[in-house]
Amino acid sequence: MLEIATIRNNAEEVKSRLAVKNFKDLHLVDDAITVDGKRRSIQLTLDDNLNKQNIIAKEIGELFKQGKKAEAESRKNDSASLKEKSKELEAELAKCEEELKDILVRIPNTPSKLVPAGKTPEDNVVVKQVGEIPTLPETAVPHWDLAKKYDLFDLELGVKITGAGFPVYKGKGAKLQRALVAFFLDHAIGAGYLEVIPPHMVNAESAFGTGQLPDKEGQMYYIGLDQFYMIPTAEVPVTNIVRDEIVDALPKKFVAHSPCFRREAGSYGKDVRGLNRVHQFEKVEIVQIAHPEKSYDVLDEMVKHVEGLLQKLELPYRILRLCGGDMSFGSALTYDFEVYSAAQKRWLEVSSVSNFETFQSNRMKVRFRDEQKKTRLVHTLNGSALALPRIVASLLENHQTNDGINIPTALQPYTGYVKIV
RNA sequence: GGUGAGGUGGAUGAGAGGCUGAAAUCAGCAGUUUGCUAAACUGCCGUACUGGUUAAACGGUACCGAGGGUUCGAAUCCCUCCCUCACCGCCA
Repeated sequence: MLEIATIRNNAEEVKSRLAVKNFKDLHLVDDAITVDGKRRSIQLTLDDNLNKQNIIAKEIGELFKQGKKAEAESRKNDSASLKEKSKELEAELAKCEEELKDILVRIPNTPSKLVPAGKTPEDNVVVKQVGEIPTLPETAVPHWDLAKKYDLFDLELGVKITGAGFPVYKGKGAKLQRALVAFFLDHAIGAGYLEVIPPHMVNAESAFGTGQLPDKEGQMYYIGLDQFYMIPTAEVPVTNIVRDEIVDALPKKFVAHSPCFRREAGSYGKDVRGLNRVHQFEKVEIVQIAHPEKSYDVLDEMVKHVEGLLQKLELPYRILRLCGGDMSFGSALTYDFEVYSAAQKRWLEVSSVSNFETFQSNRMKVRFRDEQKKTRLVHTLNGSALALPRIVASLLENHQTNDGINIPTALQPYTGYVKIV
């Protein structure tokens, strides 16, 4: 949610930036300013009214103390009409505030100046590409076939237990999950992140705070009986750690491993084969709460962190700077990481690292005190480091040989085996 | 699930219709003193909206878990809800 002051002071700038995101309802910017103006004028009269009431109340108190009962009684009448008016104004004000919030909530975050214009994933900019695209043996197969051959995970079994998109990992496949999680966590902890294990369900306030609500409820599983949402990413509970706080030391760095639950309504075809897109998966997420002037350095640091992981896993990867049209609603700048899946011969997204600037902190009221002791909104950032399924897919595919699948050296201490045979 | 107690500023904790945006203490910040550290002393020290100003100063309003109500006036009285704690029951 953009700050109303920002909109008020830089309306044209905001609009031209939103255009980069291909945002069509630019009139919402003007609407916000109009409603905000109305809101302020109502508040002004209301405050003035209440002030008069307060003065009268004090006077009556004085009169009673002096024993001037009759005078006090007559003074009471003066308050009645003011009080009625205040009630009306309060109702109007509440309506205005609600209206304003409804508008603000529909305006996406303004993209940073680095964001390229564009509409589709084709318009994303490849910032860099690292690693050799492997040439696989003739007999090479996609990961879902490898899973069958080596009994690593079972999608049909998941269908029986739950439904499509809920894999059951087995044996070395299960151990591989655990190994990757531990590997990712250890690296993040080594980089100064505080490990947390958050709840895997959140309430509506938390889902609103990071921007999942009000618009994206269709993407989350919902527990109606208790009004909880299954987390689509640890970003949601972890970022909400600081909700409604004035934080002292910046940056704050959190890392969390969690399962992620996504309904993925509308997905189909080759995109959902094997582990390419599933409803439940494991992910390690890094989150930083940063000083506004340092958040882009923090973003770079997080990008470097993710790169380091991919290099250690010996996977060819590329980094994309997302264009305006492909970015999420709340992000100001996003880098996507893709690894090459050699048997499928395609790039798979394994991480998305974003700076939300004040978009989330404004919703969550996360502030810090600046040098002048003024409270200011922090910047929030998060990124996957990393999401498991597609890492597993490319790991299996890229490192397959005729007599098994090799495990990267860095991962071997965690898997306890060097090869899947 | 049942019963009881309670939710006040960063923390502890007072207040029980007007003198309370809120005592006191601790923590924090600034300064004075002091061989160093420590201690002592002085001052400051909630948030949001808003008026005002180049910026401040200064001013208004709201907020004592949330939402309603009573009253000229509510942290304080009444109602509803939420949450926390304790004990019992159930249970990993």
